[in-house]
Amino acid sequence: MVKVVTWNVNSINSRLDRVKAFLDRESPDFLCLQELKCADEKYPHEAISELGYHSAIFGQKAYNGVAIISKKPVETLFRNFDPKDEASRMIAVRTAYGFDLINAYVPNGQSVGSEKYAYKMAWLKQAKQFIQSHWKTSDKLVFVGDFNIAPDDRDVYDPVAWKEHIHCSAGERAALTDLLSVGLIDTHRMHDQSTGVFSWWDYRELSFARNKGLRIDLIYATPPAASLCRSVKVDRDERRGEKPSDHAPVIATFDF
DNA sequence: ATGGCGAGACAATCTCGA
Repeated sequence: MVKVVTWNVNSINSRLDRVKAFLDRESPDFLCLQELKCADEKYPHEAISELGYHSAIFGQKAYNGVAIISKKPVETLFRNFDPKDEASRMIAVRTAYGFDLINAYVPNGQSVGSEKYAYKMAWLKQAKQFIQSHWKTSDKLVFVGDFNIAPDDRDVYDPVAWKEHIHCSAGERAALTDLLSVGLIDTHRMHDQSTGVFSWWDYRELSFARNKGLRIDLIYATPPAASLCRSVKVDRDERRGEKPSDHAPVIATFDF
């Protein structure tokens, strides 16, 4: 059983105690982090390696930054879909289990029609083209991350209020659908068709207590990998207590 | 409609996130 986790930690150094406790508790084979919010030299390599984990990182001062923490060493394949992208948003590795793993922090987009929205849309198009040129649908590929898009209205606590808002707009959903047409399956929806399963809740307005959230942290897989996916769950407990991230980890298991 | 909370940069308030 191989356990793959995606978690937007909202600063690795601010969340280090929680990350260490999570590694101890869940013992994941792969912990994919987004929003490290630190340059490579500020990444807490020692604290992670003391727990027996390797880190493949792509940091950036203050913003963005992604890492893949793993029990077994990985071979880093790529950093970013677009080499001209100044933001550190993607790292891809070859695992020791015969599958490749992409970890991405998709741009937020700010608001529909903004410059950042155009960047988000272009980024998603670039992601599709890059994946298409480097993998086949018949390859074992797992693509996780903070997608900053709620795939459909079941993934939104109030779809009417969020209609055509950022993360839920038809344009973003179409761009996501186009990206997934390379042959990627939402592993959560293989196991659960319900509404009200979320992975992010705003820090404000007691959103978590009221379950006012979005499901934007997603685990996709190509058919040969998806067919080996046995479970997907949100670790809601990680959103509780002192100094949580505003995202909870999403944990998938595979029979690789 | 607005702002609310949290983090980083930097040194009192900014920007940014979702």
